[in-house]
Amino acid sequence: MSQTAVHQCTHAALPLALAGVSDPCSHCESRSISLCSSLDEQGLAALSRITAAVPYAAKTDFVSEGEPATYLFNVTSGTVKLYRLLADGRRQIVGFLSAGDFIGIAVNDRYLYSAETVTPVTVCRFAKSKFKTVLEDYPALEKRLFLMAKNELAAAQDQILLLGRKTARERIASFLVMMDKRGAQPKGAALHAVHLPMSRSDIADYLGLTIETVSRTFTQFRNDGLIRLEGISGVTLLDPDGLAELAEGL
Amino acid sequence: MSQTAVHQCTHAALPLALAGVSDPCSHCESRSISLCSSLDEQGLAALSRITAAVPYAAKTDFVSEGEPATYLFNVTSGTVKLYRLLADGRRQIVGFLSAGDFIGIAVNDRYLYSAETVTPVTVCRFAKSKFKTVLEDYPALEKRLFLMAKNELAAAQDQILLLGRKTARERIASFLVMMDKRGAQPKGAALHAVHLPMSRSDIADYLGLTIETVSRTFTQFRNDGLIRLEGISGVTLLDPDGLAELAEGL
DNA sequence: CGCCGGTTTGATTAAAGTCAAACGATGTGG
DNA sequence: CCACATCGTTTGACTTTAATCAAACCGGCG
Repeated sequence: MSQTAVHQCTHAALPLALAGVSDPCSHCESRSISLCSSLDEQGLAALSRITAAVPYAAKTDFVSEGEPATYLFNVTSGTVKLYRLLADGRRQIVGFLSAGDFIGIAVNDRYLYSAETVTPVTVCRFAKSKFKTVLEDYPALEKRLFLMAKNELAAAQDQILLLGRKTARERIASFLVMMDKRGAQPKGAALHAVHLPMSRSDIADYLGLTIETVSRTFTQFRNDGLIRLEGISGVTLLDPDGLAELAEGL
Repeated sequence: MSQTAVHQCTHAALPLALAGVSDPCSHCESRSISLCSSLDEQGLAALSRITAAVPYAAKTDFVSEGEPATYLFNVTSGTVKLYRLLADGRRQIVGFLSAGDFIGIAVNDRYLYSAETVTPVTVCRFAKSKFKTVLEDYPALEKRLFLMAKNELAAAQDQILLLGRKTARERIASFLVMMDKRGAQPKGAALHAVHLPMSRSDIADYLGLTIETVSRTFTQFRNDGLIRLEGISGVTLLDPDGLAELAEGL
C-alpha cells in the first residue's frame, strides 16, 4: 500500500550541505556499522530529525528491565552492559554493547533488560513513537532490525551453550576470543592486544562465575603462557589458536 | 519467475489448484497460533501451495546446526528439541518446541542449531527460496516472524539468567512452572497436571545439569510436598505458587 | 602518606558432578 | 506365560569444581 514511498531516491551523493552542519547523523562515525547503514540520505535525514545525541557518564543506569520502552538507543561510542537481576540481587549480564549496537528490542513494549554504561558513552536516542513512523516509511530499516535481532539471538544461544556446558577455563577462553574478534584487527593480525573496559565483577556476571574464579583463571592462563596481562584492563593473547580451541572444548 | 517456481511445487500432492477441500492449511489446527495467523485467505492459499505436511517419528534428527537452511518448518503437533553440541559431545538444549512454533530463523542462511523430535511430530515444511517469495507479497508475515524472533530472544535471555545464576532447585522449579504455563489450562485452574514428554536426560541438557541432579531434585520436591510424580512423564504441581517463588529466587 | 576500591591469593566449604549399583518398566523369545 | 535382556530412572558413595570466607595486595587520589 504505502510501498510507493520506497522506490524513489536512488540518486548517488546528495550534497550534504543541504542537511547542513546541524545534521549530526550524516557525519556520524558509527553510521556505517549501525542500523543507519540501511538508510539513504532522505531516511537518514528523517531519522536525524527525531534523534538526540546523548552523553552518559560511566556507570550510568539508563534503561530498566520491565519499564515501558519509550526510548530506543543506538550506541555511538563507549561500552554498555545489559543485565537482568534475580530477586535477591544475583546479576546476570546478557551482553556487552559498543558502537553500532542497538538497544530497545522489546516485548509487549517493555524492555527485556536493564542497561548501564561501563565507560563514558554516547548514544543516539529516539522516542519509540516517532521511530515507528520513520519505520513505516523505510521498510529497509525494519529488515535491518530483524537482522540485528537474529544476530542477537545467535549470540544469546552461544551464551546459553557457554553457561550450560562450559567449564570456567572454557568460558574465560571464549570471552577472550570474543573480545579479540570484536576488537577486529584486520584479519590475521599478529598482535592480539585486547582491551577489557569492564571490571572483573562484570566479567564474572557475564560468564556465570565469581570474581575470584575469573581472577584465578586469568593468572592460570598467564602461567600457562596463553596470555600476558598488561595492567588491569589489558590482555595480550599469546596463543589465540590455543585459546580458541579451549573455547570450543577441544 | 517466482510464480512459476511456486506452481512447480504442486506435483506430488493432491490437485491443490481447486482450493478449499484439499487445502490442508485452511483447516489446520495450529493455524490460529502459528505464523499463519498473520495471513488472510489468499496468503494462506499461497503458503499452502508451497507447503508439505511431513510426519516424523520420535527421535528423528531433521535439522543440523551449521547446515544451509534450505527448509523452514512450522510444528503442528508433537514436541521438538533444539540443541547445540560442543566438540566432545557435551550437549545443550536451547529450547523445546510444540504446535505453532517455528524453526528456521537463520544467520548467514545457516541453521543456528540442530533439531530432533522428542515425540512423533508433524511439521509443515517450506522450501526457503519459495517462502521468500510469499514473504515479499505478505509483509504481515515478516512482521510476525520478527515478533517470533523477539519472543525467542526474550526466552533465550530467561534461559541465560537461569543457567548463569540459578541453583539446581531454582532451575527445576523454573522448568516446571514454564511447562505448566505452556500446558495452558484456562486461567487459575486448580489442577496443575503437567506432562513432560522429554526424558530426564533432555531436561538435564536443557537446564545445564546432569540426569542424576534432575532426578534427585524431583524426589526432593516430592518429599517437600511441592509436587507429585505420576509415572515417568507426569507431574502435578501441588504448590505452584511456592514453585514460582523458588524459580524467582525468593 | 594513608585511605579506598578493585583485584589477587589462600584456606575451606558446599553444590553439583562422577562413578557405580539397584530398580522398574517394557519388550522378546523360549 | 514367564524368564530375561534392555533401557531409562533412581539412589548411594565419593570426588571435583567452583563458591565462599578471609586476608593481603596494588594503584590512584585526597
